[in-house]
Amino acid sequence: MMQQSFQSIYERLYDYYGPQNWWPADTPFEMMIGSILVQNTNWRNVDKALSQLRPHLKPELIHEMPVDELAQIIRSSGYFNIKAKRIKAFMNWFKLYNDDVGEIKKKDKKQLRYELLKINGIGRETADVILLYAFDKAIFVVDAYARRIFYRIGFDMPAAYDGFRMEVEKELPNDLELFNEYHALLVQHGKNHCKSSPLCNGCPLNAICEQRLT
DNA sequence: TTCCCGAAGT
DNA sequence: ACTTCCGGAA
Repeated sequence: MMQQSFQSIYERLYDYYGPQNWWPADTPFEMMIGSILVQNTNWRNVDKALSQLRPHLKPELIHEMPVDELAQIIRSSGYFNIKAKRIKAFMNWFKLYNDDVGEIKKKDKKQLRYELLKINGIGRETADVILLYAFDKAIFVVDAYARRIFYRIGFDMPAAYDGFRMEVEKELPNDLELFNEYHALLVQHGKNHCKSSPLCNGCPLNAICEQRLT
C-alpha cells in the first residue's frame, strides 16, 4: 500500500466536496441522540425523528419521559423500541456528569471511549462519532461507508473495527479537524458516488480506484 | 424489494 | 456466525 494514501484520498475528497462542517446538529446533546438514531438507518428518517423530538430535546425532559413515549416520538427512525432504550441507557450515563458536556470533555479519549462502550446500545462506531463530534477527540470513525470505499479502492483493510481504525490513524496526523472532516467526507462520498450500486461516472477517486467502472 | 453512517442477543 | 430490531423512500 502506498504511503500517504489515506492522506491523498482525504485531499481528493476535500477538493471535490469542500469542507463539510459536521456533525449536522445544533448542540452536542442533539448530536449524541442523533448518533443513536442513525444506527443502520437512513439519515432522512433520523431527521424526521429529530424534528418530532426537538420540542423535548433537553436532557431534563428526556430523563422524565417514559421510554414508551420516547419510542413513539422517534418512530420514523426505525428500531424505535430498541433505540428508545439505548437513549435511556445513554442518559443514565450522561446524568452521572450532571448532563454537562463540558465536564465530560475534560476526560481523556481512552477512558471516555471505555465508558461509552459500557453503555448498552453504544458500540464502537457510535462511541467514536460521539467522541469526535460531541467531545472533540481526534479519532477515525469506521462506518459502512469507510469500509466500502476503501475496500473498493483496493486496500487490504483489516476486518476488525479497531484494526481498520488504527490502520488509518497511523498514517495520519493526530488532528481533530482532519478526522472531523474525513468522516464527513466519506459519508458524503458514500451517499453521492460510492453507493451500494456505485456511480463511478465523475467519481473524484477514479484515478486511484480499482473498482471504477467507466 | 432494496437499502439505509449498528449493536445486542443467541 | 446468524438473527433480531423497523420505518420510509426509491
